[in-house]
Amino acid sequence: MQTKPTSFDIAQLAGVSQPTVSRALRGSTTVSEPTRKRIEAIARQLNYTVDKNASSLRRQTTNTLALLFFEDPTPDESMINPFFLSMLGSITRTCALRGYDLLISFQQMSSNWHVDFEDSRKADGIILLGYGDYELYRVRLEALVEQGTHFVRWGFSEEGQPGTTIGCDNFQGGMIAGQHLIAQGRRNIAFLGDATSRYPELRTRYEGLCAAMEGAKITPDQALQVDAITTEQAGFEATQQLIARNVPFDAIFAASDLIAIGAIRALEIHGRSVPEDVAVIGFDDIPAASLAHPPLTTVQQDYRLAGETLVDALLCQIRNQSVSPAMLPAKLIVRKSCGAAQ
Amino acid sequence: MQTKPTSFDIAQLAGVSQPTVSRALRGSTTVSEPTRKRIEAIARQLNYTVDKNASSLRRQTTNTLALLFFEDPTPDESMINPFFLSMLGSITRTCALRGYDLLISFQQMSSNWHVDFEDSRKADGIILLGYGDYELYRVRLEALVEQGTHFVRWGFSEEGQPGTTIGCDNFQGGMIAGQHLIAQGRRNIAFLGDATSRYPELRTRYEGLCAAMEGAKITPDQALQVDAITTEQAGFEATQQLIARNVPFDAIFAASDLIAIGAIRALEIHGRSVPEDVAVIGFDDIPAASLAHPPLTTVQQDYRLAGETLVDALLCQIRNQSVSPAMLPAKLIVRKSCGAAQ
DNA sequence: AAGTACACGGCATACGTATTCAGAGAGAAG
DNA sequence: CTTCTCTCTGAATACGTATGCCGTGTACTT
Repeated sequence: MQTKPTSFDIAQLAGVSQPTVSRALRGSTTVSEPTRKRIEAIARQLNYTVDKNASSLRRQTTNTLALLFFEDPTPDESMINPFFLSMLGSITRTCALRGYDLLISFQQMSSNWHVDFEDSRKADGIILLGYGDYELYRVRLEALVEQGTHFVRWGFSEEGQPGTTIGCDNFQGGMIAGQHLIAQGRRNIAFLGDATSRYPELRTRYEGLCAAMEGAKITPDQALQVDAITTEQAGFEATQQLIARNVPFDAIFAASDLIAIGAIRALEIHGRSVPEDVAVIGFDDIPAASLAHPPLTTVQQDYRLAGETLVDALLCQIRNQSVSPAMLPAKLIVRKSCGAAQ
Repeated sequence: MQTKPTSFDIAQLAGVSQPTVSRALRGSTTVSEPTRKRIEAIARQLNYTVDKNASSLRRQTTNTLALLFFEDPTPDESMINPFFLSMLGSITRTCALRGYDLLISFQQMSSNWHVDFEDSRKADGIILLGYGDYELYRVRLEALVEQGTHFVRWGFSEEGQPGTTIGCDNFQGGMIAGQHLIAQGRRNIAFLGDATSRYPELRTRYEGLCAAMEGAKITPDQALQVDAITTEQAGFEATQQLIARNVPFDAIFAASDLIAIGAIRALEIHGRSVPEDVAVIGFDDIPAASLAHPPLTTVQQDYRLAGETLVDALLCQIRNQSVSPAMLPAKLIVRKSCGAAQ
């Protein structure tokens, strides 16, 4: 195992100087064609690769993006939202296509990972991914902006928000879910999901549902909304709470698939059949949705497009191009749990 | 937004030289206590962080590990095996605890990503994660070894294999699954999963099952084994094939949870109830297993321990300590699909 | 024939840190 | 007072690449 070849080695073999090697391999036009060919041949032969640290140090840019997952603190950090995991695939793929490496971390937002990361020149920019208490990390976003860090975030976007946010059109998603349930003849539609401003994504889905109901001259009933964070357990408990309220309902719109799956489990225990007694629609279209029993009708977020959009938006920002927040469309995926003929 | 502070800036403010700053912050004992305190205070005040590229360049080590997912080429690269995704959480967490960053890629094994990565000094070592055609990448592993690259692999391990492999005790896992089914009074146990040498993990699970059967004086029947790769669709098709063979069976041991879930779907369509007519056991314990209908009994691989073991083994290797391959225990998780009283 | 333009490639240097070597100063030992 | 030891710190330098600046030689113009 000999030592790693450097651009000087190549230079010597090619009979040129080191800078010429650098220029040739980086595609500068000021190197003649034959010289370039020769250098490239030798480089290939020696299995030469550019030293990333030296290159980054010299150019003050890393060709690397960082991905930060964060969620509300959970005892078991392995329970990552499946939707984000799906997105991860799309993000890594897009990064690879764009020639960027991807650093990843699952830190809590409470650490100062996000601050350190661009500071220490590990990455040129950061992608933030996660649900969670919005107010809790708003201040951190502001810190990032002030610091001049490049970052994009997935989630709820609103006017005057720090940084660039890409998100799904939660309002539209909630609306099409509501409209679909109403079209099935359901009138008493419950909503499971936090409707406070701490989880703006979820609240916006609720608002979409309400808009659909009002469009059908149905008045949303406060008694049919139960707070829940986006886990299966929360969905289970919220449903029990809902049943205990003794207000009749014939449909549930869950703010996430995990909540929906928990809800179905609770309904089953209480002897209510899905979709006959209660139609259920979820949100996200996680892999488990199609495996649920019955298969879950849900509002799909296009994680593939989402990942691509996030990466490209971040790259734009890094190049100091202007980026506008984007809102991705949501799409209804009809399966069995809503009772519709497919 | 001023320019990023360097160790020279700290030095000047502290009235010392740059090397002293470096020594103080890296914890060298040759810096007096008051000087160190002073330097640390100033560094904190300026939000100084060590430039990773400069540091890596100088030290010829990156403090970064790379994680490479690979699988048989699938049209949709988003369908990552859920088990590996679970492990990802554990790996990132362990890396963080050990003070390492994690680079990630989902490349096909056919690219030369694995070769480039340590060459270009992006990472000190590589973790390889994935099922797939074993022979296909065996040559690549050998290339890595020859190159002197540090890497560990998750999967099947055998004598004389290139590199260090950490894996689950697939034989034992298959055996406890078989023993459990036999204890439920099942005699005609089918196996869904590739039993060829292309997928040694799966084959070993089959061998464990056979051992359990033979221990109970049952002769494994070739007609009850159907090849399947580890996807839901493959499980579905394999089950249809199995049924078409018209050989009676009262249990299925699926080589993975995804296969098992596909199998249950097929059984349902053919009017066979689970677990009454057919008991089903999977392997992995992916998150969807407990959400399946009925909840899936499965052989759990401890992804948490697995991630930790992988990272630590790799770090040992990087420090030129000897590493021995490890075999992690498998554990039966009893749910409803096997028909056992819980 | 002299002058201009341009293509090519070398020299020097900077990026920020870590380490080797040597030196300064203080105290101890003789 | 000299010599030695020990502790702490500074000067110099290397890590490998990329780039500004400039020199050389050729082609082309007039």
